[in-house]
Amino acid sequence: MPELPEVETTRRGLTPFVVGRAVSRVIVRERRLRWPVPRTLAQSMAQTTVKSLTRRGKYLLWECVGASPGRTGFLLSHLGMSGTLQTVSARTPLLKHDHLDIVFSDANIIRFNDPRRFGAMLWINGTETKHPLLDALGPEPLTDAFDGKHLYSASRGRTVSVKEFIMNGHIVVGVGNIYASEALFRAGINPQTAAGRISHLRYQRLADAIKATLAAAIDAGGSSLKDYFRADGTSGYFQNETRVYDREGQACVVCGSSIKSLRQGQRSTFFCPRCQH
DNA sequence: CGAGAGTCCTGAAGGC
DNA sequence: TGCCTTCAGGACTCTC
Repeated sequence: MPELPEVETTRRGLTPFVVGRAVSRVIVRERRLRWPVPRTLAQSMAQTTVKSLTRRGKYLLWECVGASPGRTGFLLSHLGMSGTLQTVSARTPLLKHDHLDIVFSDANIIRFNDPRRFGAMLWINGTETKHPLLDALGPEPLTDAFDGKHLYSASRGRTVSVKEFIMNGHIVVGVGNIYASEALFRAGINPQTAAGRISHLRYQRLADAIKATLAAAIDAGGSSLKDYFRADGTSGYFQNETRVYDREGQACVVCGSSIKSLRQGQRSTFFCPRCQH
């Protein structure tokens, strides 16, 4: 489920239940995630108050402040491929793959479920969000730091395909498999083109397309926010939004040509061979 | 350094 | 019905 829009939707949905609230305890049922959940995490986060919930790429940063300075730190969470964070109550039955609960003093519980266990729950001690996983990340796509000039200068000499290039979190964060295909369609760029052979002008179009695609998806996620905390949670709003993703053989919405698919870096790509060069 | 493949894991879907 | 293979919205890590 999670690409950047879904992570941002999760952040917005969780914020009223989390920010300014006191954590009474953390229950870890399964440590074997993408990396082992630190044994100290539960103790570090318990008896703190969440001061802010921010996003960096697809990571969520939970700023936790304790009564004494030594207890300050950040929960660093990632949803991986199949993770969800939802509010539940103490009466909510445990489901398979419910790996971790954050129990608040107001009795709300944030529950992490992740069948594939590619997600992460880590802890950063101290008052700064310094972590190896965050160090080399590229700019946020929805900020002014990300533009066509950035893509152009970062891509010179690179032979990797432009689709794999924009999915590289060291180039720009948060562009996942669905929105990579969607943004390239919007920009009219063939996903197989070598990153280093694309002009500055076309990268300006691509940067704009990435921003527009992600912003539209966040808006759509926002509109489904009211559904977010339902028990079944995951209704995919983006199926209605995609123009090429998972539409192999269907007619292109612009020119009517048949949408094609191919494999790039063991991931599926979808594109219109007539609109994208 | 970059490119490409391998890796973690469960579950759903499709072929036979 | 069951068994097998393939694929899934991520991204780090290793090898060359």
